[in-house]
Amino acid sequence: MTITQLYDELSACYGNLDKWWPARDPYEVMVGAILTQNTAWTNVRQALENFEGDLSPQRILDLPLEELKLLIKPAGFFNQKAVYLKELTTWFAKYDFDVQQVARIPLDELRQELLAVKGVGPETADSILLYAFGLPSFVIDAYTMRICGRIPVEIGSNYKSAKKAFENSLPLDATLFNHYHALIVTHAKRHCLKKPNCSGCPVRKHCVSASI
DNA sequence: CGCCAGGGCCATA
DNA sequence: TATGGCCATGGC
Repeated sequence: MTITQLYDELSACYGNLDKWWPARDPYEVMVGAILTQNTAWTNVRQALENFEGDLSPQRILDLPLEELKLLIKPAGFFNQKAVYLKELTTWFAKYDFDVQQVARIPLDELRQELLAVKGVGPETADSILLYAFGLPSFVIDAYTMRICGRIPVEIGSNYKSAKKAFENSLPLDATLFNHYHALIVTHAKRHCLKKPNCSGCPVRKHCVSASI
């Protein structure tokens, strides 16, 4: 199955999932992208709620490290994530916490800058580029690899090859990338992970194996 | 009770 | 460059 065909199947099943990343503003997306690393979103939500609506970049910079750890504790890995949030926010400060300034940087260059921040790996970088800054950088995650392995859709076995496969198969459109990744995660949670043997799965007929 | 979630860092070979 | 150990909480 091709990447385009998979999109059509999932899109037909789940419709439009726009505004799927829950956040009040771009900075909250950035924070959420760090907090959700290998962590369930229910935990992330509890951590975000601890800020009680006051989640400004300046506050994260001003907050003593130990207090920040306490606030994000429900999200797990709080010792490292507190440092990561400081690092990412310090990077953001170079652009006056201004998304418009950031979005003017060439995409490849911007991605390299993000990857240079401690705590920001490929998926986190792409999530920030796409969901915080609205730039067309396709997000690969564990769900993407597993679903494509099952059907199969040929995307290679690592992050770089998978990202390239998606971006070369689709128009370079942030709205499309946003929607596609949302579809993959939604589908994974609703079927590929939850239902044994893919029972009731809309694309079940395409899957070669349910044990991936 | 054990498993694992929308990863990434670091040490090792 | 490619693995493997480690990080930590809450839901189930």
